[in-house]
Amino acid sequence: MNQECRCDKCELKELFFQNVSSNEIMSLCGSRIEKNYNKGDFIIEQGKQISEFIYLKSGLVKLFITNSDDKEQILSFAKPFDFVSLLSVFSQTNYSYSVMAIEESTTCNLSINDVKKIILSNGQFAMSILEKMSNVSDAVIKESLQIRKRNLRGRIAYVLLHFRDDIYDNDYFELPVSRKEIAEYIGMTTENVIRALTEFRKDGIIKIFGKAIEIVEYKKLVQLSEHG
Amino acid sequence: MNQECRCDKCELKELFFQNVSSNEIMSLCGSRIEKNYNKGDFIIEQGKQISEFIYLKSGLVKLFITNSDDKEQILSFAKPFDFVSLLSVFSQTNYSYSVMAIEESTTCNLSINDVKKIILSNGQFAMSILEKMSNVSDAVIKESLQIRKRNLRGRIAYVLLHFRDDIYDNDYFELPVSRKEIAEYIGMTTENVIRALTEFRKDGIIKIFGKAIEIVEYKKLVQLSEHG
DNA sequence: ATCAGTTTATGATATATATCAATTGGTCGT
DNA sequence: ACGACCAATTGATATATATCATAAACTGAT
Repeated sequence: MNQECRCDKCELKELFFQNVSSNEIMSLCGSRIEKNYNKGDFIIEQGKQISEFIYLKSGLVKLFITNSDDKEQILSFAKPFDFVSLLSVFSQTNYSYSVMAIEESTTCNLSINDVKKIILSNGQFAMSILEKMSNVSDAVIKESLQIRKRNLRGRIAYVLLHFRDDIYDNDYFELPVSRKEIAEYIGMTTENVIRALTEFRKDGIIKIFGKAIEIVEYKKLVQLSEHG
Repeated sequence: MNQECRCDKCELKELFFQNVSSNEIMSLCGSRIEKNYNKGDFIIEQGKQISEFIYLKSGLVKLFITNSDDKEQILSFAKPFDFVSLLSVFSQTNYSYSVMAIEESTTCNLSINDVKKIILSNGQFAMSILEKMSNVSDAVIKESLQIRKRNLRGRIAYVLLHFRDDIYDNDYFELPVSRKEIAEYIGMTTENVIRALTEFRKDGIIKIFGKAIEIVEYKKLVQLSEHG
């Protein structure tokens, strides 16, 4: 019926639109915009008005806030399935954080007002959004606590395992972020991130080829992540 | 009509039930249970099944998770108006954190299934819950970032200002938590929390009478909170 | 091809924080 | 009143992390 939502790989449709009537889908699909971003492009800029409901179709992004002194704190890395604009989209009028593509990314953007209309008229859809949002914020909060309880080496191990297990599912991967960004994520200095990586390399736990990482001793990394 | 929801001071009713029909209110009020807790009582225990939607009517609580090594990490202190069970209530079947009263507290507990039914049937109610939840998780996330970017003294200043501004609205107040709990909240050791407080006292910024704190130099505290 | 700027890297040192030890005072239960 | 346990405190010391300086490798723009 509606050409515009015939995206083969759109999990958004599969996940949430099961319970939305075709009328409602039609109205959403009419205003739907797909956008492509290159590495380094802003998807969301802190402070800007929230007018869209943004779903990450492909790629990888970082969520971060910029402090008064221009320093950045990275909250989380988000991959497809995640609603990158979900955190404050229903409570604020302006974004309190930025989202930037760290790999080539595609988003599907819906008008926030259209989404709100459907929430108001469709309880099942509202519940799905509520569950998804609850999941996303839960994950961000837990992530932050997990990082906080570790020391430098534990944090680095945790980050490497995060990329290994949750993002690339492979012992060999290209780090999509700089050492500086890892530092901004775990709340330590760039130098110490580098030192910890070097240490892991010297201990034979990982191999480093510039941005590429190979995890050699997975179990040791798990151990480091668990006990400093 | 329904005696049981005639709680004079129930902001829950005022805030959210404006848009709920009296039928729906009736059904909720029928199953509503009010509970009292003393300081130190568990309101929610990590790992237990989620069966209730819990609203804090009065008092003060702490949200925390207990790690495998029995150490606690405090996420946040919540005061009335906050939905203490809100964080994972719609995404998980079991609580991933605990909530404990740190002052005498009263909660109003509704069956989670009743609340879900209303969400399904009432879009405006769903939207209100969504907004509230978005606000709560936003606040917890921002709090965590705020703490993370400060050093010891900055964190202590931040905590004192939090109690001063957000909880007691008074330069003189009784700390509802131990030094150890402050440490668990800001992610530093108890000894260093004490040392920082002592330092502030020696510098004439605060006065300490056991658990009671008097803020003498508010501006210096703000300065410390902003620039280490 | 070159320059400027950034990223990665390493070392020396300063600083912040944790750990360990010891003391005091309070609280709880018996 | 007693002992057992915690909370708060302070000092000495160890450890972890940040800061500062330097340099090589890389990146992008002209």
